[in-house]
Parts: sequence; C-alpha cells; structure tokens
Amino acid sequence: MPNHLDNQLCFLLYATSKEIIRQYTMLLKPYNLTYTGYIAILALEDDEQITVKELGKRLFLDSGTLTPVLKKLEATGYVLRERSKEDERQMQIYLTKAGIEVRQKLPEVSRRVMKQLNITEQQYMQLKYVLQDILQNDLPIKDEKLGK
Amino acid sequence: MPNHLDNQLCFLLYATSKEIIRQYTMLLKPYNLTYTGYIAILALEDDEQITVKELGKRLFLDSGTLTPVLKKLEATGYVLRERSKEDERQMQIYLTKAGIEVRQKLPEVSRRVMKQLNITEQQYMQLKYVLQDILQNDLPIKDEKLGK
DNA sequence: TTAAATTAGATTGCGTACAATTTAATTGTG
DNA sequence: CACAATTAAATTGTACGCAATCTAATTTAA
Repeated sequence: MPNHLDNQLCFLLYATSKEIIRQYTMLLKPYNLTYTGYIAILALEDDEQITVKELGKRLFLDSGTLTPVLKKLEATGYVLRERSKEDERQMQIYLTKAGIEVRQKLPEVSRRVMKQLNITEQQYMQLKYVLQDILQNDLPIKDEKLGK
Repeated sequence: MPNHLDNQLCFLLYATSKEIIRQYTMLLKPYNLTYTGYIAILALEDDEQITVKELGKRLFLDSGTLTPVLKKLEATGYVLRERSKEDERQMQIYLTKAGIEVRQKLPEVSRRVMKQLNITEQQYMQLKYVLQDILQNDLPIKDEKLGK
C-alpha cells in the first residue's frame, strides 16, 4: 500500500470501519438486519422504552437516518413504536419478544467478525481507548457552535 | 456514555470515522469537494494517469461509487477522464492544473481537523499502526472467497 | 392566556456504498 | 479464426447519513 492515504488517520478509520461493517452486513443478512438495525437493537435494553432522540444520541444518528431504520425494524417485528402519551411529539421505541430473542444471538455475529480481524488483546484495548477518547473529547464541538 | 455499544470496536470505528468525516465535509465545502472527492484527489499523484480500478484499490471503493464521484470531479474541473487507447475498457483518470492546485491546499484542511481531535502523538501512532494492520491482514479475505 | 419560540420526529434532497447486472472490449482456447 | 470466458466501467437497486425543511406538540414569556 504505497499511497499517501495510509498516513491519513481519517482515511484509515473510514476504510477499516467500512470493511468491517461489510463483514457484519453479510453475517446479519440471515436475521434480516442491516448494520444500522443491528446497532439500534444493541442499543436498546430488554425492558426499556426510549425516544428516537435518546436512541439517536447513543448511536450518533439523527431522525433522518433512524426513522426509516426503526420503521423497518418494526415491520420485521423486532421493535414497536408508540407515540408517547405524555408528549405526543415523542415516539417511544422498545424491543418485542422477537427483538429480545434476536438480540441474544447477536454476540455470536460480533464474535465471528472479531475473530477474522485477528488482532491482539493489546491492539483491541488500544483502539478501544483511543476511539472512546476521541469520541468523547472531540465531538461535543458539534453542539457547541457558539458556546451553548 | 453508558451503553453496550462502547465496547463494540466496530461501532467505535464507525461512529468516530463518521464524525471526523463530518468535520472534513464542512471544511471541504469551500473547495466544492465531498470527502470522497477529497480522498480521490489525495490518491492521485501529480503527473499520474491511473484507471478507475487502480484508484478503487487505493480507496477501497468500486466503480459504482467512484464513477459518479469522478464525473463530479471532472465537472468541477479537478480531474480529466479519458478512455485508454490501448484498452478501450479502461478509463484513465488524472489531475488537471486546478486539481493539482487544490490538492496543495488540502493538507491545511487535514491539519485543522486533526487539531480538533486533540489526540497525543502516541495515540495517533497507535491508531495508525493498528488500523493499517487490520486493513492489511483482514481484508484480503474479501477476494479470497474459495482460494483465489 | 395566547402568540412566539422551541422541540421531536418525519420528510426531502443529495451524495455516497455496495451487490448485482449490463455493456463493451479484450483475452484465451479449441 | 471463432467463440467462450474474462475484464473494466457503467448502471441499477437498496440502504444509509446528514443537512435542511416541515409539521405538530409543547413550552416560554410578554
């Protein structure tokens, strides 16, 4: 790999995540899940009702992306969407029994992908801590704009 | 950030790269460049003619993604696309003068984004080496299929 | 208390990504 | 040579991702 992009951290993140997501996508197909649907299900606790906004915060996604994903998860039978009675603007999302069941099978998918990555425990930890650090430190800038 | 996804390496890669690309996208707008157009220009050497396929190898992108990106770069005036005379199936891509000029300004964009990330030299190096490792070791699997 | 401001989610528009298919050119083989 | 197989790029179809806008509900403040 003899090109300038290898030195570009962003490109490495971009290319790596794309390729890993491609592997997830293949393994998730039997469950009728895309990667986005997968992380949405992972982000929901078994007996939890949360709003689209709260879910979006966990996933770093907005309603423009989430609404169609959640509608598809609902059509598949993994989640239910209900208008909140207290605040009709909000949509409450929660897992169905089928959603809870499929959720229990997902760690196996993740295990298979990670196995293919073939990285050491140390590399895994390094990546995890650095990325969590970037995500926490850098990204608040989005909402800060002019000192919110 | 109290959810299970923080432990998912893939999700951290996915969320981090998305958010960094969002920052690039904002800074690239004045140059009429998207992130994909940006990495395409970075991948081209000043006096080099390469095919869509070769460019796709460098960028981990296929013609389905690259063709429209390259057409837009051509419309903007940053690259030229010419059918190869030796092999009419191939499209030769190369930078125009305007492309070479804008290319020289791009390191400044990257510098500004990296500054915002606020990571240490050590973290940068760790990330870089681990990601290059994953990209080299894991991804050949795509083409191997049944022992190519 | 009601009109303005804010908020949540949905919608729209644009630009990727990528699998699968198509088209045209080239190569390999009988 | 001729035709099958392969190859490069383009096209098609599906699914994001996100900014911007829209709509309806709620909150704020005059």
